[in-house]
Amino acid sequence: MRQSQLFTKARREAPADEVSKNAQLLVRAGFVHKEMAGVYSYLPLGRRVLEKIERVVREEMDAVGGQEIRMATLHPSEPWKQTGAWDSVDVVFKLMSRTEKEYTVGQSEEEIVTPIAREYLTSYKDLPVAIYQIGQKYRDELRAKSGIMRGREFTMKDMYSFHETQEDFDRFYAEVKEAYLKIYSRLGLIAKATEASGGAFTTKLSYEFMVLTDAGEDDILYCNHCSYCVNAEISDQKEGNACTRCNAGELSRAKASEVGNIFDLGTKYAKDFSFTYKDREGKDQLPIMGCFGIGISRLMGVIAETFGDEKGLVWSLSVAPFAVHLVSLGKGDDEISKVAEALYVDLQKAGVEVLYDDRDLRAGEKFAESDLLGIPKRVIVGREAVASGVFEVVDRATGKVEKKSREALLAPSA
RNA sequence: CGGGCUGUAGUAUACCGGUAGUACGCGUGCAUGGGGUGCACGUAGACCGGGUUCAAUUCCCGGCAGCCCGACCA
Repeated sequence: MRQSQLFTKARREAPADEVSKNAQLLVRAGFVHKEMAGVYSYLPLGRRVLEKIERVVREEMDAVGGQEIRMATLHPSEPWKQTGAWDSVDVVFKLMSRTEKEYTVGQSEEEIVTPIAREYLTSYKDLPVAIYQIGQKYRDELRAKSGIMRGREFTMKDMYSFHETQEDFDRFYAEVKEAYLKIYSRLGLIAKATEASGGAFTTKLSYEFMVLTDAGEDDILYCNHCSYCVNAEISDQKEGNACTRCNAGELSRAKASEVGNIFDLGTKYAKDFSFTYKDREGKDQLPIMGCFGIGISRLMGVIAETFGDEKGLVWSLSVAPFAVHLVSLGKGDDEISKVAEALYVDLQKAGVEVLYDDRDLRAGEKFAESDLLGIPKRVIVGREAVASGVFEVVDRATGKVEKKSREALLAPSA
């Protein structure tokens, strides 16, 4: 992508109506556009980041056998009334049509997925099954805050699984828990599987996946020795207490952001929708259902919060909108632009995702903006490079400078 | 939802009861060319409704919007 053609451009100043680091940086850098409180549009660069995160999530969900679908986001009110959520869940948006028919927009999809599953899962032979989607969710939050981390519209991956037995559910639950931890680690984040309350729909314990960040809304207690971690709101323990699991560590308290959760829904929704399948004896049975969520757009916010520095955003390769920022310097210098253009073409041929700053701007401005965008590697084409054939490569995260030949840059591993 | 604060060019802001100034951006030109360069010219603005007043962007009321604290948080 040529930066001269890029739809957005960075701004010098942070928006006055954003306080959170993620929103300030993302808006300044032109990754997102604020539509209203808690609702953002994702511009080319931001959309690319979202897609990178989705890709990682998709791969890991496919790896545990999940099948991707796409459910409706405009929902009839009936199933929501059937489960009671229409009245009991206060973040449900309620819409009315011209003919006074009531609708909602999805804030979770049990009400939609369960009737679909009922249609196809009629025998024990059909189980277990896990289906998921990545899509928009809508919640009528009283107060949106923290930029893209807590919005009224956001992108979420939600997977639903159906099982014959509790044992089978537990097996799958454990697999997904591992898949989740793998996802966060691939995104460069350290997440803790945290014991939490099951929320509105189950009395069982659930797991929340928490990333430590000051921008988070949750307080957690975690052991400095083992992996024990618990949401402070359900714990009667305190900071400084000895860890009751490993008896070796001590509990610390920290702010964290919930970037995923998994719930054992039991048979609640199967009952609500009279969803049964035939077991081996031909008897009707209620399947056990699980729900597994990951906040895709929130993850993007958490990543921006966690890695962004005073100069701007910092993306790791797995989520960066582009792998390389190719920056040419020197206006009207035919030699430089010839070399830069050729390198741009070759990098693309080599399969490298490259943003090429071909604009006629001064070096300082280009560098400042490059820092703001946070693309992992910056390759500079200036007089030196043209003369020596060696390119300066700057690592955005560390600031380290390497010198690389054209061949090294085009090598698959680079 | 309770409490507080704020609405001025595209962005960030200043001043003011007599309809607005700066910086950035954007456009044109000249100079410049490895960390947001310099100069000149140009472009562009008071959230909406009502009230007070000779006169309101300014004061008052209401609405709407945004932000913060709390509450809430599938």
